[in-house]
Amino acid sequence: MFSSAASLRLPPSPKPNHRNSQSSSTENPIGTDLLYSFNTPFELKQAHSHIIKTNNPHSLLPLSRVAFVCAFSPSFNYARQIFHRVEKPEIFVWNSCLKTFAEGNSPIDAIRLFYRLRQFDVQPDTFTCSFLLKACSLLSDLSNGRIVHGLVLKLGFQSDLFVENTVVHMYACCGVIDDARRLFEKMPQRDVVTWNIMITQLIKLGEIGRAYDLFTQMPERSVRSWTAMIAGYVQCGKPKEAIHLFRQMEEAGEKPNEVTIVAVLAACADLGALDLGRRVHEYSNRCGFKRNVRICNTLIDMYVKCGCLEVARRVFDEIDERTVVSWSAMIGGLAMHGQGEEALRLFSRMSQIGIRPNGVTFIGLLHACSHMGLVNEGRKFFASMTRDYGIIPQIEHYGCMVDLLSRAGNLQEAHEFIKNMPIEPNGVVWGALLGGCKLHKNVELAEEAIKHLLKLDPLNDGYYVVLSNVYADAGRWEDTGRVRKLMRDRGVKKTPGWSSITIDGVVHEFVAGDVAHHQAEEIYKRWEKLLQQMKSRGYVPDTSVVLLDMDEDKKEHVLYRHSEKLALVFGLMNTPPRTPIRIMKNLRVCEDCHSALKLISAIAAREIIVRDRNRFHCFKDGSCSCREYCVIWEGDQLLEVIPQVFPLCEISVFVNLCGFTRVWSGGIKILLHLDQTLIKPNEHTNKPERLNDNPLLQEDGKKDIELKPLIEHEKSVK
DNA sequence: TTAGGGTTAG
Repeated sequence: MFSSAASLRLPPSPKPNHRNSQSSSTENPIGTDLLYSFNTPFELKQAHSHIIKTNNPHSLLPLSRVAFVCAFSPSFNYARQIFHRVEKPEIFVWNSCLKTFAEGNSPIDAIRLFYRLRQFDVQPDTFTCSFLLKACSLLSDLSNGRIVHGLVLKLGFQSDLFVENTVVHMYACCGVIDDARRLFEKMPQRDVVTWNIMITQLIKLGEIGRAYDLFTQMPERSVRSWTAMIAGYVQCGKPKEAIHLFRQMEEAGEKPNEVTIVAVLAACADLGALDLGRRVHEYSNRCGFKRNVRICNTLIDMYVKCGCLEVARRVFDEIDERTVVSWSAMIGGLAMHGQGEEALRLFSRMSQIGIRPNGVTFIGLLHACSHMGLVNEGRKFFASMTRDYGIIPQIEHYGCMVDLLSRAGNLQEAHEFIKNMPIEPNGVVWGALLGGCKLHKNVELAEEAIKHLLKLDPLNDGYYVVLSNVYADAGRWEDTGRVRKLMRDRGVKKTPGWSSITIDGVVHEFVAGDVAHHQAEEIYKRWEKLLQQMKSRGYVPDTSVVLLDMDEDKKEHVLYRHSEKLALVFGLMNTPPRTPIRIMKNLRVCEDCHSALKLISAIAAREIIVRDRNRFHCFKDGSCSCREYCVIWEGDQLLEVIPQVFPLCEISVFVNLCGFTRVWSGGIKILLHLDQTLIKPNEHTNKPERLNDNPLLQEDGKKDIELKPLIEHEKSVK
């Protein structure tokens, strides 16, 4: 059952013990390097004979290596002879060897060595048991864990709190939490570590409620107890509870450490709580944690998710030694904010300096390609991750690829891709295809995607809503009604949408048609004024996003009360002019709100940053950073799909030219659809040329509008 | 020489 020393990983050579060594380098002519280099029993004997000949102390031998070489070779007794000559007890040396294995990356060798020791009647002590139990925990090796526990009882070590805690930990890690709990209940004495072990393991099993029950019962709490509980809430998707507990921790006078900071920042990232995130950042700097790379990585994520991409970039730039996590967080953040080109540039830099990407890096890259419509580039990255880096694509990578292909309109290819996946597609994968079908109006494939999605999650309201949208787009109102009936029959409720905005540290949450807010009346009045301005600049409400069966006027009324519009108006009323407005939404921003927010960003001269369920939208000067696809239609025929990677055009042009279409965007390249009208910018003058008559243009008298690239526009503003 | 908490994807 034992493998040979050659086939096992050697523990690292310990550093020379100069304190015990009585000889200086001049007194030790053979040098320690030679002594430390033995890997076989023969080489060990050579080194040992040197020790004897030169009359050097035995302590010069790296004893854990002696133990290792002898333990897995026939020379076990020889090791014992050597150990008898050193001052420390023999078991100490074996324990060092066990520790190296258990704490290193070969816990299985700790178990093997244990059996070898048993064969030779070496008497274990409490340390031996602790190291072995640790190895069993790492391996989730319950049968050996029980054997060691039996030994603990036999040797009477159960009164040793260190050992007993490790036994509890072992049972919990091996998946028998109830055994751990029984032992915990029976323990005559427990300390804060015992409680922390139970709490942490319950959290790992997703039993956050039971963990919190124990937390409330603790006789005393350490910073680790608080941190474990805060991090636990973040891990199980309860960031509000995490923040609440953090405040309680502060009130209790407990000082957060680096790990607490990471957990709280992660909660701020999830909540989009920028104010608190900033305060925690300042606190972290005051504590001297500025160089902690894990904190910096979480800060990048927090600022990205709170819509402050520039601050995130500053944190990234200031890190001394960036890890792959720092690069991945920044690349993913740039992609999420629509800065795909910069994300790819950063990846080049990362590769140039020799940082090896991981699976998460590729998720960011694929997102970047997806939002820029770089289909070939994305395909190359997907192939490269396995070929060049040996990273096996996970379900998330497949989801990104389907999203990339579907968004770009390659729906059949996306479908084939799903059918050929080596792993079972999940809701994200089919959902990506469904999203593409909605964008490109493919009812047939949408129905195929829905068939799978409803099998996976029959109560997910989002799927029904999208299908209903697809039918509505195709004018299939009977089918839309059928979907609504299906939802009713199955008891599927549409998740209520909400949007929130934080002003002076207070979070204001709005639902559609909200009348509960204390400023509701003023908000609606202000909206009416804004609506007039919007309409005068070409805004036409897109009532097709309202799936309810009602007349157009009522649909408009519903549209005007969408939660993100209310949050935005509230923000305009309560923040200084020209300052950015940040909004969070639990669902995707609807197409009408997207158009409206673009327009309002220009009218009110505000930057509006919206974090929705999927990504960020930064509305500025009438455009959005998400750069939707420009879908070109001629009559009913889809001509081309162009991702918006081209210079954006000046806002006044866009508001007037594009405010009437449902598929328009802030960018333009070759053709733009406008109520059956095709417009082509002249190749030389960049002036729009109409390919057929457009009554709206005539009404506006904007026949000679120039399509100025936004970049030039910005220069002229400066 | 022994026990407990941390970052990027969703």
